[in-house]
Amino acid sequence: MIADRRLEILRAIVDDYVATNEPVGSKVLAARHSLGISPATIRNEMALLEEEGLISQPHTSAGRIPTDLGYRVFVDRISTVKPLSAPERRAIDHFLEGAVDLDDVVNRTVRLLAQVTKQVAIVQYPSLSKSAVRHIEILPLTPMRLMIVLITDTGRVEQRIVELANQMSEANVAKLRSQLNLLCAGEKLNLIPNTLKSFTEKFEPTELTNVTSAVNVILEMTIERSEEKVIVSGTANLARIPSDFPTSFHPILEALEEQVVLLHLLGETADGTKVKIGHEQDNTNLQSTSIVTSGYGPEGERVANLGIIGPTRMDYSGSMSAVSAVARYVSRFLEEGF
Amino acid sequence: MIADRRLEILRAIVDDYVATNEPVGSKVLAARHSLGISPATIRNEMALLEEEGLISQPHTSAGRIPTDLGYRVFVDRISTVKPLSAPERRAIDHFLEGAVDLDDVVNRTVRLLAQVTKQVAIVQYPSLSKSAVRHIEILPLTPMRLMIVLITDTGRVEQRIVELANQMSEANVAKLRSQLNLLCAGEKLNLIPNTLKSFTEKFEPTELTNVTSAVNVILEMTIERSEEKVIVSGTANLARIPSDFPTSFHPILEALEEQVVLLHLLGETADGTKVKIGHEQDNTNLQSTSIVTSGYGPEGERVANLGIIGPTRMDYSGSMSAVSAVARYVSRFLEEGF
DNA sequence: ATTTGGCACTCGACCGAGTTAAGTGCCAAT
DNA sequence: ATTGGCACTTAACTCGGTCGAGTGCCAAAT
Repeated sequence: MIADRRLEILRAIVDDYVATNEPVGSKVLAARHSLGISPATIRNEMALLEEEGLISQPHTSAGRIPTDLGYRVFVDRISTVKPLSAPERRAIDHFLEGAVDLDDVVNRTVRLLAQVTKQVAIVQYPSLSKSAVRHIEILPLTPMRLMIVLITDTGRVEQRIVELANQMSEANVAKLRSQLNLLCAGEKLNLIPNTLKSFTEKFEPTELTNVTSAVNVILEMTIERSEEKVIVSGTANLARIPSDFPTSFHPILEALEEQVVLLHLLGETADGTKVKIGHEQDNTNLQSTSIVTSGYGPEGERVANLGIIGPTRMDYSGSMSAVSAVARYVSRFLEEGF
Repeated sequence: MIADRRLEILRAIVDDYVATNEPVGSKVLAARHSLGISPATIRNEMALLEEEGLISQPHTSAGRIPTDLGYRVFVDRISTVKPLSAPERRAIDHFLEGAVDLDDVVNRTVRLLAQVTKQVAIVQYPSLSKSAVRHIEILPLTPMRLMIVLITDTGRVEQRIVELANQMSEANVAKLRSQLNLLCAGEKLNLIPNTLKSFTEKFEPTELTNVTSAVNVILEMTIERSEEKVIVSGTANLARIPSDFPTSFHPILEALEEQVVLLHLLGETADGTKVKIGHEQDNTNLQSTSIVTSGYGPEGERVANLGIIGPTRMDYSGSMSAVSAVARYVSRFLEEGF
């Protein structure tokens, strides 16, 4: 508001600190950024910024560094969209060419994201509950053993083996398959339990135990099983600049190995690019990091999230551009089908 | 040979150094391990051990630490099989209970291994070329698009989508499916290209383009595609003891993200437990680490490797016991089928 | 002939004092 | 309101000295 110039100074501090990783003082600030202003004036403004809690000094005789709140103000009010470099653009525009299945897409995406942002990248598989059944296949492996394959419209393929109590004839398998597909095809996965509630009624008592075990497995697949799946790449980037995480990053690596933590980190799937900074995170192991996420999938009904995680001292503009560009590209690719 | 007592001293040095992570001197050695021998004598022996290249001192006024060669002698000639602790045994005996498919097995295994050894664990999926076809399934997703699912006897399931040039009738799909299975079932995957060489001859010209694309995809699946797949867990353990890797472990993390490197690390699939120590490794980024690996799969025809990687200063006995116990257990589990 | 105690020597780790340089806050002048 | 000047603070660095762990070697002991 009143603080137009003050914000300009905050921007300068953030820019400089991100670039150099050293607390920035009034003198260098005046020198590097040509604000038509003397170091003394800057000092006054910095005192105010500090009062507002946007910057702080590690110790009396050092320069200032942005606080989490400072970064927050930076991303919300100051940062501009940084256009991606030509090579980055080019990489993003082609990285999925020739991708062969969903695994391939997700793997390539997470690698690309890590490479472009030089941070740790996280990509969530399209959430099962938000996908719909494209096909359910039943394969008799032996007379007493079926493989059930569930294919979703987002390209996920889950398979599972069922042991049967009794033999099951080819004909009955075929019947089971067609009935299942009739009922389930096109249905969202989270509705399947409902859809199948009275399914077994259509079968003769002799078949009942077998059909029930098969159906139970399908229900497990749609609910219990690894409902959400996440993969990570580029953890090496954490160690790139050791000073980024002064107190060993063991806890950070540990956190990144927990699916639960990652899912929580990505948060609710939604439109747009979101940023969580330092202590806004509630996982105490990750309060020295920031997370940039974005939903992806068809417009209006995002099916999953992807993002990056890095030190709070991070190039927010660049990361946000990269994350949202990648999300856009993946969405487009998925919509076209493979 | 002559060196019976000398080896005993080497063992003591290794044990102590592994336990304390500090160069060990003659005095503490005499104190902690009750060898009936004075520090002075130990010093003499140590001088010899150093001449043989088995130990070295970081600087003149420090104790000795084992060299890579020292560790090598230790594992080859001195180390005894360390029985696993009761809780470890228990963990290993149950960790696969209720595993639901191959992904599940591999994931649980890699986690367990990382947890038990407190090192980075690596598990390779059963190698495709060493597996045999159990079943090939063909699903018409749309009239112009097929999904091909390949199921191996090791439990791997690979799927892929083919775009067709022309429509393909249900009947033709069924024919293709049954012909394929007739030919391929039970066949080792690396023989499939051979098996399918003259496959297309059996089809009418009108079907030819479609059948050819389908067959090509199958060939891709058996050869090109991610022939070997590896997963890693417990990277956080690298950072547990920072002093283990004095010069940042960025390069190590980086190496561990490369599938190629991991595969090379695991080496040829073979029986028995193998150890590679420090510079025996040819990847320069990993010369401060040691690797313990073991093949797993049916007796005599191991289908893949698993293992752990950690600092050269590592509990070799314990790691070897754990790796081989886990390998044994997984082998047994896979043989029983799910 | 091997083992051992003694001893002089080396060298990193640690400590404290002094110096340096970066940065601040405040005040008086513009 | 802005600025130059100045006194003040404090981490980082340097230097000399001490300490202690550990060694190698030698002469004595077994």
